[in-house]
Amino acid sequence: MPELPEVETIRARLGPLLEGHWLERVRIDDPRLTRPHEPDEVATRLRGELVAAVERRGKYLVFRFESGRSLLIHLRMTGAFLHGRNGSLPDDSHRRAVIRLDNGSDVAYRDVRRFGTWLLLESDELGPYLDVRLGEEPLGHSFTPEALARRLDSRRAPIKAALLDQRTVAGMGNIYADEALWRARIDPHRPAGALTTDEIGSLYHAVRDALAAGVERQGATLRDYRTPSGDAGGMQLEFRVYGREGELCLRCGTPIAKTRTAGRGTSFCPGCQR
DNA sequence: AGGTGGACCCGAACGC
DNA sequence: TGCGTTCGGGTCCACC
Repeated sequence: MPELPEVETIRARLGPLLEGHWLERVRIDDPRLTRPHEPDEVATRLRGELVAAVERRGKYLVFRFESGRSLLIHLRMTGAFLHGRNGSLPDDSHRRAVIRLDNGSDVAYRDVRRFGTWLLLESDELGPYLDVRLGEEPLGHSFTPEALARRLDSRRAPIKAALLDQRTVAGMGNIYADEALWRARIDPHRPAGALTTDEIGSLYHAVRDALAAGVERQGATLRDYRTPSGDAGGMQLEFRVYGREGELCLRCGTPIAKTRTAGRGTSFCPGCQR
């Protein structure tokens, strides 16, 4: 699933392909993608926009245009971009949209489960939209142990649930949350507000380390995730707990357990995560 | 107020 | 072999 490292990898790859280019033609085939707006209307408004920058905030991709408008993209579970030169893209029954650039190349969007969203925003709408939904960028300067402590203070939800809340740490998802909690040796079921200052310090580093490792490995490919050139990521080979239930903990040898926490599958080590 | 769980999707994995 | 059922995961939203 695209979480921060996967979205960041896609952003880094799309940037050089899109920046400085005009959107010559845009086709959107799935009304779910732009709901409640008409796909054709959105496609028409996108045509002729000049891409100034491709950015990321949490799990959102942001295509910033010279006009000041932005296309805010969320890939949800299975959204992906694929780049092809001059009509070279093979048929794909899951393709939902295609952007033709001024150099003739295509940037296609595919989404098997159709959860992804494209939202075209005016220049003054983007900041407020993101600010109410997202907390600090975990790999940025504003994310500190103190900032994390503030986000967790007096919360009764399990720390796993709190981490999945995008206002706690922007871009965390189920996989990296489990990985970070394992690295910090914290039981995912602990009430978030009950963590000590030391534990929050450990968690702060664990969150950054887990996400940075994911970015370093170009994301994790479990099934659908691919970079715009079609490559798989490598982070799935580095997971310490996610998907390892029944296997032995790399740190203490206890079999990894799996529970349901906050409605999500949660892998953890009952031996050394306290 | 804050937390929890269902809905939205659909392919894969599983069970009979 | 073939069918039906279950699962999963990000976000929103209704409900407690």
